Order: sequence, then C-alpha cells, then structure tokens
Amino acid sequence: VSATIFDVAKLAGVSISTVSRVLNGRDRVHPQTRQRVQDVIRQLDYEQTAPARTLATRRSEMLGLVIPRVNDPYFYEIVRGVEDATSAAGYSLLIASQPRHQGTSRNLKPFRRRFVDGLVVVAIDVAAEEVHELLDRGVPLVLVQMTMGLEVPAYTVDNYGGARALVEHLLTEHAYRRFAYIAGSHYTPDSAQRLRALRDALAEHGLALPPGHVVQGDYLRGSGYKAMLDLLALNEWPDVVFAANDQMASDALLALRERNLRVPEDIAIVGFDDVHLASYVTPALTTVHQPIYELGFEAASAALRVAQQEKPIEPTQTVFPTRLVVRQSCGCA
Amino acid sequence: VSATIFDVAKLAGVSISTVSRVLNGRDRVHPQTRQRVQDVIRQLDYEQTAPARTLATRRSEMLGLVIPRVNDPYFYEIVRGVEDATSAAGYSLLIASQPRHQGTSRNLKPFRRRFVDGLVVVAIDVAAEEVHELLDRGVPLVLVQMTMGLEVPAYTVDNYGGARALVEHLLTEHAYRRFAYIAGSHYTPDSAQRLRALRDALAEHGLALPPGHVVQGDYLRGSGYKAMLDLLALNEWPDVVFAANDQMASDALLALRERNLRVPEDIAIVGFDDVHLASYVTPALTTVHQPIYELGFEAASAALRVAQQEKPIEPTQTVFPTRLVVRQSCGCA
DNA sequence: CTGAAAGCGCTTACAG
DNA sequence: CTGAAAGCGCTTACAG
Repeated sequence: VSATIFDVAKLAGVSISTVSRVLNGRDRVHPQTRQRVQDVIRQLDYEQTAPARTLATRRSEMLGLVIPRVNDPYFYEIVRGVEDATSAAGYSLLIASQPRHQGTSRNLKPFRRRFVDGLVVVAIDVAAEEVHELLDRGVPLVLVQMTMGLEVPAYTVDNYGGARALVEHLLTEHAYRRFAYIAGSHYTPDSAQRLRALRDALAEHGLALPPGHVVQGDYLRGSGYKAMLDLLALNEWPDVVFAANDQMASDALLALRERNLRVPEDIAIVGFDDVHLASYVTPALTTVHQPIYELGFEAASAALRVAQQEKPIEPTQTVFPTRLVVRQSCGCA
Repeated sequence: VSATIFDVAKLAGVSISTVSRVLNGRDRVHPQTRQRVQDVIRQLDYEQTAPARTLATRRSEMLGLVIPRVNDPYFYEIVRGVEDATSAAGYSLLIASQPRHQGTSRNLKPFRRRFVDGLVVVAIDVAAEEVHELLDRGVPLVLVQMTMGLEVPAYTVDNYGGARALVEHLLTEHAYRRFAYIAGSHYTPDSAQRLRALRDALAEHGLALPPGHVVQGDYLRGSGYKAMLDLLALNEWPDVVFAANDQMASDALLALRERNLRVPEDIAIVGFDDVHLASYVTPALTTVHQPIYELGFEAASAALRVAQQEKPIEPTQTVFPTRLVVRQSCGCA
C-alpha cells in the first residue's frame, strides 16, 4: 500500500542506493539529485519501514525498559523520565513490566530478539548471565535502583545518606528516643540501606531499636496500615515511626487517625521518597527527597548516548544525592 | 552471533521451511522431524529475530500506545491496564507519549512504520485522517477517553451520569445552593460533560451557577489551588466547589487550609475520578469513581483480540458506568 | 557521485 | 510431509 524505496527510486530516476543515501545523510550525493529525491519522498509521503531497516542495520531505534508492574507512582515518575529522554532522542520506548518478584527471569529475551538499542532495567531481579550477555553484545544496558557489581553501570540514590540526615533530624531537633521502622519489600536493597542508616545513627547516640520495632511492609498501598497496627499492639509505643517510603507512611497516618491518635503529638511519622502524596496528607510528611524523574532521565540518556555513538558503555556507578524535606509530621511547625 | 534459522536447519538436517513450520505450528510436520527440530532449537538456544519475521508477515506482535505525557496518576492507571492486557496476550508495548495539546499531529506515523498490530489512543488529539488511514489498513485502533464519531471504536466513561449523581447528592442530602465549578483543560470533552451535568441538575432544582463561579483549571497539580483562590476572591463564596478531578479538588483543599477555612463546614469540596489520592487527603474526598484501569485493559484487549483473529474491528462505542463515592469532604459523616 | 548486487533472517505459496 | 525459491524493504561494501 505505502510507497517503498523502490517507488521513490523509480520516480526520481535513481537507484535505491541513492535514495538510501539521501535518507541516511551519509556519503556524498549531488545536490540536485538529493533535491529531486527529497521532492519525490515528499510527494509520495514515503517513510522507511522500520523492521526492514532494523534487519539490515541491527539497530531498532527503540529503547527497552524493564520495570516492576506494581502500581506505584514512584515508578511512574521513573517511566516519565525514561520516556522524555527517549523521545528527545527520537527513539521509541518498548516496555516490558514484570511482576516485582519472580525468581530467575528470562525477561530480557524479548529485547534481544527485537534489537533494542539500549536497555534500562529498573529494580528488577534479572539473571546476571543475561545482563552480561547483552553488555557483551554491545547493547548499552543501565540499571536503575539496583546494582550488580562494578562492571554494570548503575543509577542509584544515596539512601544511606538521606536516611541518616532524616534520623539525625529526629534525634537532635526533636529528641525522640524510641524509634520504629516499617520496612519495604525485603528483596530490594534500599529498605535495608535505610534501616542500616537508622541503626547507625541511633548507635552513635547510644540508642538502639527496641525489639519488635521493625515491622515488615512491602512499599505498596495498604501495607503501612497493617504495619502501624502491629506497632500499636506493642507494650511500649514508639515516639516516632520511620516508614521506608511515603506510601506506607501515609497509610500509617490513616491507621493512627482511625485510632484517634494525633500525629505528631502522640506518635510522629516520617517517610522516604518525597512523592507528591507526601505533601497532600495531613500532617504533611517529613521525608527524604530523591530525584526520581532525573534517575530515569539520566539513565536512559546515558544508554542512548552510547547507542548513538556506538561506543562501549562505561560501567559508571552514579549515585544521586538525596535531601531532607522537613514538613509537619515529624513535629516541626 | 546468535543462531539463525539456517543454523537450526543445518544441524537438524532439514530445510528452513520445515524449521519455520515447527516454529509457527502451522502445516503438518512429521512428529519425528518436529521433535528433532525442537531439540536443536533448545540446544542452540535459538529464538526468532523479530524484525525479520515482521518484515515477512507485516505483524510485529507489538501494541502501540499514544498517551499524554502529563504527570498524572490517572494516566498511569490506564497504562497499567493496557500493559497487563498486552503482556497477557504475549505482546510487547510500544509507547509514544505526547504533549497533551499539540494541534494537528503526525504522532501516529511511527506506529505505521513499525507495523504495530493494534493501537490504543488515549485522550490525545490525533488527525482524523491518520486514524482512518490506520483503520483502513486493518490496524485495530481504539480510542480511550475520547470519541471521533461512530465509525471509530471508543472507550469512555459515563461522565454525565456520574457528575449528575454527585450533584444530586449535594442538592438533596446537603441542600447546598451556591455551587462553583473548577474546570479541567478546555480541550478535553470530559470536563465539559461534567459541567453540563452540573448545570442540568441545578436547573431542575430551579438553580443556576452564579456568575464567576466557573473557573478554569487544567486538571494538573497546582491549578486547583489557584482556581480556589479565584473563587475566594468573589463577593459571595460558594457553599460547595465541584472540581473536575480529584487532583484539583485536593489542591483546593490545600488552599482552604492555608486560609484557615474548614472543609466542609465553611466550604464543601468534591472531586471526580476516585484516584488513590482522594482517600488520603483530609477530609477524604467525596468523588465519582471511574474504572480507570479497566478502561485501559478492555480497550487494549479489544484491539488485541481483533489483531489476533485478523477480523476487522467493530466500531463499538463502550461507555463504562461511574459510581458516586461518598466520603467526608461533602459534609457526610 | 552513483548503481548493481549481496545480505539481513524470516514466511509462504508452489511443487513434488 | 518437505524443499527450493521468491519476496518482505532496507543498507552497504564494491566497482566504476
């Protein structure tokens, strides 16, 4: 139905090689020939067929994205960043979202078969073998919110530093002593890093987490509510609850309100991430900001930069800074 | 680097035609031959190269998605629905997000060139010409949250009915008389439908919107705040403010809190959509639920069903029901 | 500066 | 049930 490169060539009175040359802007073409071909292209509304080109060049002008399928605005922000970088480069985005936890995975195969020019893998367990295979083939692959050792490029945020700053604030500005922690899913490293920061900061002040004051959540909607109820079942309540993300902190808020407990007067709550929700709940959450959109944008940009220059990718480890955001849920005015 | 169909054929001692047959499960193949080929495929870890297949068959096993690039959890829910339907069908998802308002668009071209097997277009102005061209080519295309006349299949929700039920509640249960409306972006039909429902319901009760009581927002974060301030600048305040979505309603809440006004005592607020945010703000928003995820899921499923059966798509107009969700922001306990 | 030809890795009538 | 061959629409050395 549509015009092919043969149609263009015939009408312009040249060979398809020449059409291909003006299409790709490589090699020299006589200005008049070029003009003639371009006119015909416009006239026929011709456009290259992507798979034919991909087959010949092994490049698809698509960026692949692997991301957990969970319904979390946090991941949406990453997607937006990846997307913006991708369209800015004139690429298309091919998405495969995955159940968050799924043992060994062959999720990268579809991307191999489709010749994606780059791949961004977000917070997903992928087989090291597959990652290295892609990297070895020269497919620029970058990790976001996870690392796989120094040989694989990764974009993460300073979870430890952010959590540390948050806890220091709670210790020095508010003099809280009894802390509790609502953990995120256990198979991601960030919750563990944030917990470690909490423990270290407490230790420096001669404190420790009381037994039973670390409860398990999963980062998702609802789990913070249940975790908070577990905490309220303890003999001695904490002064302050540090939830591993804002979603769980917000759900904890809901649990406390139901029990007619006041935040921060009875129990203070803090979160992590600084997603939009954090500033809409009451009291607004004190939390740690991380540059979520930028994480996605920079990771994708890096992969695309490499793809477009055909250079091998450097296994750079990029750690974005985080920043304490003080609102009211910690007890500040 | 990887094995091709030739490698498999040679090692199995058959022609590539036969390999292709076992790969695609069509035509009869002798069981022993089939077994031998399958063994070799496994042995070589062979996988079909997608673009080669696409070039030969004109089918890509990709579903295209065009969606506004705005940062709105509402759209993320749709994406999730589309995504789940897509992976359930074994397809990949190719995303092109677009600035929300961009005049006539050639945004569908990339999808034509890549032979997507179906296309879901969400709340985006696309040129009617391009839509019909794709439809004419047999590419199943479905519209979500927009319609382009009866010839193009569309998935929408009952904005009018939902808004109507909401306003009836406010009129009969609460006896509010002075209404105000914060409109969504003017280039989408849903805000206008909701406003029309409001006007009709008021008229039936012998009421009307006072002058200046319709203010313009854009659905996005921040605009509800500004709109609420405009309303507070009026001589006579409304009893109740109907914001065209929950995001703007939540921002209006923030504006009122800053002025130390109480919701719902001083001014009641209601929203639309029933996004997660609605139940986290204080007071929780009375709103209208719409099945956002389902909208994306069903639209994508319909397109894929057609794609897989190679039948022409029926231009069905599907309208999902909406449902009043009563929480506290309207004045209910 | 330009063209003829081979090749990318598949599928699919057409014969047999 | 199976194979040889043409074709899908491009790109890219290789000659000239």
